[in-house]
Amino acid sequence: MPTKPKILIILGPTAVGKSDLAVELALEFNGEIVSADSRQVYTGLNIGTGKITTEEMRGIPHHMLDVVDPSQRFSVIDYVKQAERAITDILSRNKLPIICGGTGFYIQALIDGTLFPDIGPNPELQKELAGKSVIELASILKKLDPAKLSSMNESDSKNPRRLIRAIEIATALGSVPPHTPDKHVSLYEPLFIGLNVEAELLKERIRARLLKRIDVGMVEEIKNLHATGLSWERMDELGLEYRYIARFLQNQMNKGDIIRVLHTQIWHYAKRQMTWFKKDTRIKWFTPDQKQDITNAVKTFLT
RNA sequence: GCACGGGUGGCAGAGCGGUCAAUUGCAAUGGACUGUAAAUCCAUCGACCUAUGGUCUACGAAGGUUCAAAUCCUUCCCCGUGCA
Repeated sequence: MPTKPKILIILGPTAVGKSDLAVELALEFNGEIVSADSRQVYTGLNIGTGKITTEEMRGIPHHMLDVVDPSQRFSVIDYVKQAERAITDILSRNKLPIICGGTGFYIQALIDGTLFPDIGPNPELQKELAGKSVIELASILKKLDPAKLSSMNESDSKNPRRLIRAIEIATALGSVPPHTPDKHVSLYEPLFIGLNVEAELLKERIRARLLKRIDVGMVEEIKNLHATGLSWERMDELGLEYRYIARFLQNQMNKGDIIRVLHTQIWHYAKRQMTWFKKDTRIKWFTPDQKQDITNAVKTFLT
């Protein structure tokens, strides 16, 4: 049985300093970086997503950045497909793939080889279901696949988006296939390195980074994106800086509120990221000042 | 000084005699997540308890009316606006 290739994963909440660490490790261990960020895949979303600059890359190749136009929809499936291709390519050159990012869902799907039902979005059906209440959606799903509905937890069964997706799959397949973790095909041997700092410090970092982004022209970036055709609606979907600055540019929000609101929204996001990561016991957690410990952990892992 | 309007839980802001520990939004805290994931959604949110119920403390302060007050009356304190 061939051994699985080793792969390094750097994850953690937004603004902890993952990118820097990834570059340093890449330099030290002959690696290349594969981003795992659901917003950095889009071209033109630079300042607002905190995308690494060419200079900051220090010569290390980065993959999964700028792979789609922001007007297009991108999904986990797209991500996994393309990221796998990048990883194969990196491995073929005998380099270490380093996954770096904060989108837990993408990382999990990629590393654990989650199998998704091969059912794409059904725009007509989505349109038809769009205005329906949670109650209505639930009863539609109940007719199609009662088992699925009763297996959904309190939160999902009240979540229109999840309900619609289930209906979408059930409409195509007759029912929604249950999750079968044992069917997952993990292609790699992963080392998960989690980077985090204490809450108050993370809040400070988020604020400082936000102010800096505004300073270097984030509002301009967003203005230009709209000028070149990216709709306000799409920006709203993109979330955080794109959502709230778009609202500001549409005069739905005061300048004075923007920092305050965005700061707490980004903080909420960081917390959501952490509730995702907390569940994964494979992650070894470090603070950014534990560089030496991290290096040692990677060394051990690679030998 | 006079005349109005107002003082409600961390904030904003409903309620205007009983069903009010007090609608709602925000914040806070915890959580969910298998093709939108920076998205979307859920729960808790005065204190204490022998906890699908009970006790206590709460709606600027102090009194009063009432079986019953955040809700009515009186006085006081504070804030906003108008007239002096």
